[in-house]
Amino acid sequence: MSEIKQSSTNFANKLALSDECPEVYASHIIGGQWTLVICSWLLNGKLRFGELSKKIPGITERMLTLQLRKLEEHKIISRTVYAEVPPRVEYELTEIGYALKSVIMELEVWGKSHKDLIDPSV
Amino acid sequence: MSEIKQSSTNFANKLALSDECPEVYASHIIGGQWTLVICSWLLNGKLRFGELSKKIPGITERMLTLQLRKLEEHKIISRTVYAEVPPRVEYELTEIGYALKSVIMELEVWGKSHKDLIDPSV
DNA sequence: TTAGGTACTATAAATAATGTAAGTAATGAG
DNA sequence: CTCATTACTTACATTATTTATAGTACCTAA
Repeated sequence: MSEIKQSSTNFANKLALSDECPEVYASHIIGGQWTLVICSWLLNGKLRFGELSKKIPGITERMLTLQLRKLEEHKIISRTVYAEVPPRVEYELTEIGYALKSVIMELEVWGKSHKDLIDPSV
Repeated sequence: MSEIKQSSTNFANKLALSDECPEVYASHIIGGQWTLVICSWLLNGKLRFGELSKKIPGITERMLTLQLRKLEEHKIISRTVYAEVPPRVEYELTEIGYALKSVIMELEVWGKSHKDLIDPSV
């Protein structure tokens, strides 16, 4: 997060991969540490900054801000500011953001079966 | 890759998230920079180290090794060594590894539509 | 004896992502 | 005037991931 050096080999690699494989492209977009949690919560409806912050224990305000900004950049969520004091800002999935639902559900299914395989005790 | 400090907040966060949300758990496993490309190639059948290396331009041998080890650890691929000279090692998806197919396909679908949305010129 | 192929390993350095802690603006309530 | 509330921002520190470069073991074939 925060910085990407467009001259790095790393950047070039990511670009090349994303260019060829849509699935890698997708994973680079939603692969952030907190991205999926945020989207999962938003699947249930719009939420304010503070609500997200409470629902996601462990995330710092800085990280939440950064991730939300990134998601907004990628048109996955929309941000609505209400001119009130104290301020109110609501985040909501866009159409393409909402379309992540099937991806998330597949990940969920796979994740569960993988977990069962690795740790059958549960 | 390579090192994880089990005392860091970051580590704790990942653990907690993975614990609660199977989809986050899954994305932490397959979210590596090269993971999905490797799996995608292996969906078509077993491949040798050198073959993967050729099919994935840009990846260094070190990275390929690390990713393959990680995938093996997670039981997503299996590794078969043939006692020959020069050596031959084959990698193949396990059952749960092959089950990633539906995840990958959903990612692919979403990735394509997202790309179209962002850059409709193509 | 030397060169060559295969699948790695070792070490160091560069990049990127995340965390910590403090501070800001606006304004209405008291 | 002071405090509380909300959604951030900023500067800096730490941790994690990725790249670069070189080298290893093994046997075989020339």
